[in-house]
Amino acid sequence: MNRINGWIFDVYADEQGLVVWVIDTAGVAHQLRDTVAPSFFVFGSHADLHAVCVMLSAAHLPVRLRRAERHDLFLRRDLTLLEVQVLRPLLFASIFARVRTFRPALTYYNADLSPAQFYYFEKGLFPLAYCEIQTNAAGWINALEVKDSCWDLEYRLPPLRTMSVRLAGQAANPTHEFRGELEIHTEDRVCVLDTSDPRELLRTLNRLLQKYDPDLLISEYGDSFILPQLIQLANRYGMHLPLNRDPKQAPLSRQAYSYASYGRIVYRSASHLLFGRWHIDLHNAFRMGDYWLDGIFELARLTGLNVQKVARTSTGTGISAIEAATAYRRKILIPYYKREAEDFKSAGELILTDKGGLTYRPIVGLHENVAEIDFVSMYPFIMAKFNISPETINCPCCHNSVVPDIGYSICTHQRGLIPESLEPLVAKRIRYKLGAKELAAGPRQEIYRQRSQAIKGLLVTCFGYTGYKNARFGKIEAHEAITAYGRAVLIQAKEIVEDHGFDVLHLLIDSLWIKKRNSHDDEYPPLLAEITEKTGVPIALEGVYDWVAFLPAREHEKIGVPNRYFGVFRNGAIKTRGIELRRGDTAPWIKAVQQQAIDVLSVAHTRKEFFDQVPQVIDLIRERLAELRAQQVDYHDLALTYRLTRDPQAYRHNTLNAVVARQLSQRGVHLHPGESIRYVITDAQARDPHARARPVDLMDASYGYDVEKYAELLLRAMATILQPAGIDQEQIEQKVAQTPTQPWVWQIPLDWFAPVNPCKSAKAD
DNA sequence: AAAGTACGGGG
DNA sequence: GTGTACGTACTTT
Repeated sequence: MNRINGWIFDVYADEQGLVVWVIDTAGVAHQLRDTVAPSFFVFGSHADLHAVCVMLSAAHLPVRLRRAERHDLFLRRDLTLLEVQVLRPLLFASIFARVRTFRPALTYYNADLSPAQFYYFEKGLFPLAYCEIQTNAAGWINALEVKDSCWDLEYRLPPLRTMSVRLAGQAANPTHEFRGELEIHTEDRVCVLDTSDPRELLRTLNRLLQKYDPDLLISEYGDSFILPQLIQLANRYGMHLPLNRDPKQAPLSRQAYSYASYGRIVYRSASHLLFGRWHIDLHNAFRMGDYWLDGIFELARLTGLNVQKVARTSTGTGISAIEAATAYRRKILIPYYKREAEDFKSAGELILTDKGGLTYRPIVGLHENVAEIDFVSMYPFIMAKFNISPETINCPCCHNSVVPDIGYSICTHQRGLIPESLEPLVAKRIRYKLGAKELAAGPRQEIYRQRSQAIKGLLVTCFGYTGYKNARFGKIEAHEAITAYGRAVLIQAKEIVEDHGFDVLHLLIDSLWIKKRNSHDDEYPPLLAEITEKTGVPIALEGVYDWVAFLPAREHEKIGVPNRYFGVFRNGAIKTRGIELRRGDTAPWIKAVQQQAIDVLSVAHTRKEFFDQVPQVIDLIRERLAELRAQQVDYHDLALTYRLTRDPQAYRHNTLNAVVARQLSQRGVHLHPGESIRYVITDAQARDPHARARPVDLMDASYGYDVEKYAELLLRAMATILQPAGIDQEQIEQKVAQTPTQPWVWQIPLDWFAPVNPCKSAKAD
């Protein structure tokens, strides 16, 4: 008998049951065995269920069939169903598929969970859990004790050996390129392998894998390019390539696909998962809040999804898995797919309920001494506090019409599935945030930040998921109730701050920007405490701005645009939203100059000082434009990045994007919706559309860039920044043309607090 | 003028 | 395997 103390590394099904990889405290990987017999459930007429039983028995499949009683959340009652227990976990998906093909119209439950998930549920386990394990001589697990909790802030992780693989000397997507050298990093050295000699390449790689036996293979474009290339080469030359640690398995590849998410198309390249070893592609990892391994490990522990999977899927899948785990624990049926229609609503109700988050247009202009106050995790907090869940909204037992505006009722008898899943997550995130504040800046704090970001991703999608028609536990009425509470809470906060004499300059879903003449920073803590107390939802001070500029719409200088502003806090920190430098489609050089301009303005503490800085910004623009005109700017810094929303041939207009996408297509680069392109504008006015822009990957320094086009883009970005000073693009151009900037009088905008008859102009030196 | 196309958020 | 909705900015036709 063997004892192993270590961390659960990977779990998957194979012919003999389950493979459980454990890494012990010395860093040694153990391939252990166990098994699980998961069940799915079928609901339907007696005759249909009988037919399913007959079919399964006749096929001699390894199943155990029985009658079971389980609760359906949406029907709100216990059902009598057929339980199909699959004795060999590897066959779970195929046996389910067979039944579903046989009787597609029946209702299925617990059918789309993986064997690993069932195993984790049954054993109270999760990925990377620390355990004490006893096995027999053949590696079968006899006893397993979990010595870890996924709710702990402090936990140890296994010592991991890491190897990374990338193509030498380039950051661009290699499907846009056609050759390269392979760079392999291990802990103590870097190998550069020439791809022109595939046999030697494979031999060396083979040796490195054997010698270092990495737990984690980190790649750049390994999913889309490097791993498929290597596997293809190994097949062509009939050579062995031990990418997997489990010698019986071939790497699991998954087709590339495009899907819509966050209102845009995302391209997921093919993925290559390994067995007994993790492969994570830096460029194919889903990282909502810019976290990396520490965030991914936290997600794996919390969601119960394996590391390689959680690294690649959206947080929606993660929150869905957490909800499924809660349901499993409570013996609630987990719907196979969502088929709930919205409850009937009259037209009038639709208008009321469909409003979403509350937004006011900001009061345009440059404002001094503005406080920004934000509700903390507003929607998740509302869901947890007010017990909002698909089964608690308009439940049959309660008629309290408590939801503001829309009058839905919420169950007071039973804790909802979503609140129950959410509450510990909200609490853990707060503990991480508080913990990070107490820690000194350093690696530990960075780990806390990443984990907190990862949980934030779960919380944000949890709200969105309630309104998503295909979510397992989604229900649009729950979504509406959340936003209705959100609006009520925000309005309440607005009234409270106004009672204290503040003006609300801007208001956006869970944030308010407020100011009062001669307000003092000491006023905010009691104000926040009062709002928190009266609304029941915690609110915090994001900061007090020395100045903040709310920008108008381009077409109407008096009409503000939500979430388009820039400002400087008391501590000197700059915050910008919606302006060019925040956008992914702005050239890096334009972003950099806009940032420099804001840096120049950020030394100002008042409106007056802001205006005083304007001539310096003009000087900056003049210098940068001179560099541009002298063709001194590196073309990489002028590259525009765009995400394609359709196939290159499907574009109807000759936009630069379409032109570039087709150029790449002609060069054999197959682009899909959701993939990005990068290009430089070479001659925007050219007759021949193809001469207008050039993909960065097909560019070199011999191609010039379109000076006037980039000058125009720069001036536009600068006009955004100087608009609050009352200066438009034309004035900027005029001033830039004069050297040096001469004393200058222009009409500055009125102060929000200014008397009716203000002085009309100011002089800046 | 109308239609087509893309971005935002988080830090 | 997959969060929605929508306002804004800009280009092409």
